[in-house]
Amino acid sequence: MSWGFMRGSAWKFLQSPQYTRSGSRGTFAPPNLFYDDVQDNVSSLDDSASGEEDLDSLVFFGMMKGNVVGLRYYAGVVNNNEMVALQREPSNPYDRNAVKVNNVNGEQVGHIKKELAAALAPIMDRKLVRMEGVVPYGAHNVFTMPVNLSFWGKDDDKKGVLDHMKAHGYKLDPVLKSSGKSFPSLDAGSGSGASPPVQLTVEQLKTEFDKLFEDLKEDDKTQEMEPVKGIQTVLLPHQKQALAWMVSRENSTELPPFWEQRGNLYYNTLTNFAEKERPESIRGGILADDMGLGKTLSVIALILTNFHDGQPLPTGKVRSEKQKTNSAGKSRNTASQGQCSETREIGNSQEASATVSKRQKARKVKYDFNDSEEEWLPRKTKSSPACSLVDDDQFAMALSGASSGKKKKSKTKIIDKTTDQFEQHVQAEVDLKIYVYYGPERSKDPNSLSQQDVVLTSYSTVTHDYGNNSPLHKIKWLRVVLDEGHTIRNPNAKQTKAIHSLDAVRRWVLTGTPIQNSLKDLWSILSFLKLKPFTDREWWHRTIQRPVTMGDQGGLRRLQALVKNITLRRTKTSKVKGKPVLELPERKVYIQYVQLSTEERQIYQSMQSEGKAIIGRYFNEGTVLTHYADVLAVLVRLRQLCCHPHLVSSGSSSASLKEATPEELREKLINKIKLVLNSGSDEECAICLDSLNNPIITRCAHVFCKPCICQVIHSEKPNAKCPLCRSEIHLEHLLECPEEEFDSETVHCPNFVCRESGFIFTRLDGSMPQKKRTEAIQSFQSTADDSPTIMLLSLKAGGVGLNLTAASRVFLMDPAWNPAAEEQCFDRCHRLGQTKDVIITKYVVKDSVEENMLKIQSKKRELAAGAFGTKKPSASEMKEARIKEIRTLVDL
DNA sequence: ACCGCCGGGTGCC
DNA sequence: ACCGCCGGGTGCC
Repeated sequence: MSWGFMRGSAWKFLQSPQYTRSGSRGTFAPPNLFYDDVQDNVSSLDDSASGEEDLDSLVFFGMMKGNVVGLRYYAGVVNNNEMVALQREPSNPYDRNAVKVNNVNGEQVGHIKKELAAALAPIMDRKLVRMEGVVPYGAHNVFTMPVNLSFWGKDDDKKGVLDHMKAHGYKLDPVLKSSGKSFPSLDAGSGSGASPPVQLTVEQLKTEFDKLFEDLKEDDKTQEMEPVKGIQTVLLPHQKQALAWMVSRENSTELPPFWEQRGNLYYNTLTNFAEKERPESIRGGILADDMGLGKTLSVIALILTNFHDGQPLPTGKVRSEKQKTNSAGKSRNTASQGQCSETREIGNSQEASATVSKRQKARKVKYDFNDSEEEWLPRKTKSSPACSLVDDDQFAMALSGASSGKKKKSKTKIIDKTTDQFEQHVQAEVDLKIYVYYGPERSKDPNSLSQQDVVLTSYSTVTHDYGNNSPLHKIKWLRVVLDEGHTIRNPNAKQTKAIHSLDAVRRWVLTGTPIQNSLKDLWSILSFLKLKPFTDREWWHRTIQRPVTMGDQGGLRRLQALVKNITLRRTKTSKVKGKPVLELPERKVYIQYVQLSTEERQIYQSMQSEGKAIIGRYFNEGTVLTHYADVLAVLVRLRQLCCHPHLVSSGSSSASLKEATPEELREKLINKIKLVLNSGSDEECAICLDSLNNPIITRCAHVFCKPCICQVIHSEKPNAKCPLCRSEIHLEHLLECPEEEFDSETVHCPNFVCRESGFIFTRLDGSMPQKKRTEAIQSFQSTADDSPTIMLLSLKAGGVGLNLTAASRVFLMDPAWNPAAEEQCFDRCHRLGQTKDVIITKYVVKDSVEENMLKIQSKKRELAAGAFGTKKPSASEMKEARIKEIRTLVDL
């Protein structure tokens, strides 16, 4: 049944003003079944996810005492010192100023007394104030109870709000009476008593943040567990730990963090909320291991080992002698870590009894089911559970703006990558039923889907289907795993809802970067995990986020306790039993300075002084940013010069182009675009600053993304000019590179010493279709004799998952703006499966824009290290930083 | 609510 | 009495 859907709609119904209107005095009795069901859904995600004001920047206005009235008419109860939420109810038929008071579960407790409500309504409606309440005593009164109200808002609005309240005869007390600090013993189980109200400095806070995920004492997470035999890859110790931890979490019956039993009630120690029903255990969490530590493998092991009810997936006959090693696939290297020698049988005792006689050949089940497949059914449990691995769309995002056909291919590719992992790690004899729920042909039949063991899909598919009779939202999943879960940290409301409303008890988030920008990232994840009461952003904010950002040590301790409870994270440098998680070979980065030849230097100098003059003029006029495209053009040309003078079209060459016949011109331009595309450097489009997407060349011989330049022409018409050289451009003069012309295999690469020297090489860049990319990677990683020994790789090509361990030497021909992009690129070969020391050489042209880029890189590194916890830079600060960067780059 | 408030009943001492 | 006082009805917004 469509349980998830009904939950959602039931909530909407309760929220609607009509309901309240019909529920006149004494008759307000929501159907208990639904009401209970919506309890953990009270986080009206619509409100919280869709552009709500920035809660971080709120300041304290003051406090006052108010009264909650009408208690008799509502079912919501509170305890003394319990937090309550205030919510405007403009549609109340008796008073359009009405302000509802709800308990932590979202159940209405009463209303704010009307005189005060009349004062609050206008400022609440105009979002000048955010109201929070705590009932200090009298929680069990019959008719009315007191409430301590605190007022929060933007600093700019403070005076207005105070004046407004004064005009209504209410004076706010400016002293914050530590409702946020006086939590009793909070860290569930730590018993260390109340924390002294010690304020942390911004610096201390930052340090604590940095350590938050790195410094988890993993004493309780060192237990190892062997996966079932069906996993043919030998797990590394840290993966066995992950497995043990995840299994124990899934089978846990512990109370969730910050909940404790008191008598026959369950108390939340953060909000002082209590209820009879035991809050659901958190049967999942965050696997936040660093990239490359094998999160997906750990989860696959989990799925098979702890499939359902603490039992492994019933498997067919499995082999045990021949083991794959834990190298990352078809690497030409033999596996590292000396695991090849480990041939002892793995598996656990439970597994044997769970073996099932039926063997199935088919590993991937297609869209329709036939009678013979009905035979598989008896194996399934009653609830017909399945597992969904929601994959990310990063590839698609990297290609945004590409034709839809291209996009689709790449997304499927991402899912295929996960499918590949299953194939790689799970024995072929295991009749694991995997279904890829993706594309127009996907089965909309929940029954056939729920007969799968694993369903793979993408975030966008989940979102697209949501509310559209989606089978994904009808199935009660065995577990839902969000791969690269951080990609939904800043989602739109629909995506959040669609993903959060997937129905599963076991809920996992895989991410290498659990917190990237702020604590909000974490909230999004916690909300997905359905950790009460954090599904509602208000409670997260009041109990954790605000105390922490205000420097409250108790808040930080709670945060630490929480993270420790639900997260497992190891970095590449973490140690297991005194040994590093990954004993990767060394990685050395060298910078090789390059001198330009006299001739090149001459060209460079003239172009540099020309560029400096232009940019210098913009500086004087204060119009650097309005001419940003021109500035970038200068920089791009300087960078191109550092690579090779051929890359730059000088003014003279475009002059000569003019004299050519149209046919000659066309040929020259095609040659030129081929040169750019095949140069091996990651050519950027000067408009979007990203890799070239659907590249075209202008008559003035500049290459841009087609959509980018078309937009420029459109917006500047009828006199559009080339963003790089300001010569006239016309839509009908744009030339595309003929498809067959950038067939990579036979490309002549003018930049490298490689073809002439007889090297076999391949290439990978953003302009290549997905199929070519896969071929390139496969041929490169292959151990065959004629396999290429060199890959020309563009900095931005491919996803983070790309495995190029066949390479142990990296030559970076031109530096990237963003050091993280370089690092990521290096990590593609310096990862699990690499056996040799990796030597990286960054070529940097002496006395050039490239050298200055290094300076910017180190600044960016510092910034990235300190970005967390501090406020995000404002637009003007960003501009300021940009301008500074430009100054550094051109030595002005 | 063991209150406040409302409005009808009532009206010397 | 266009008041005061009494006591019953009543009760969020």
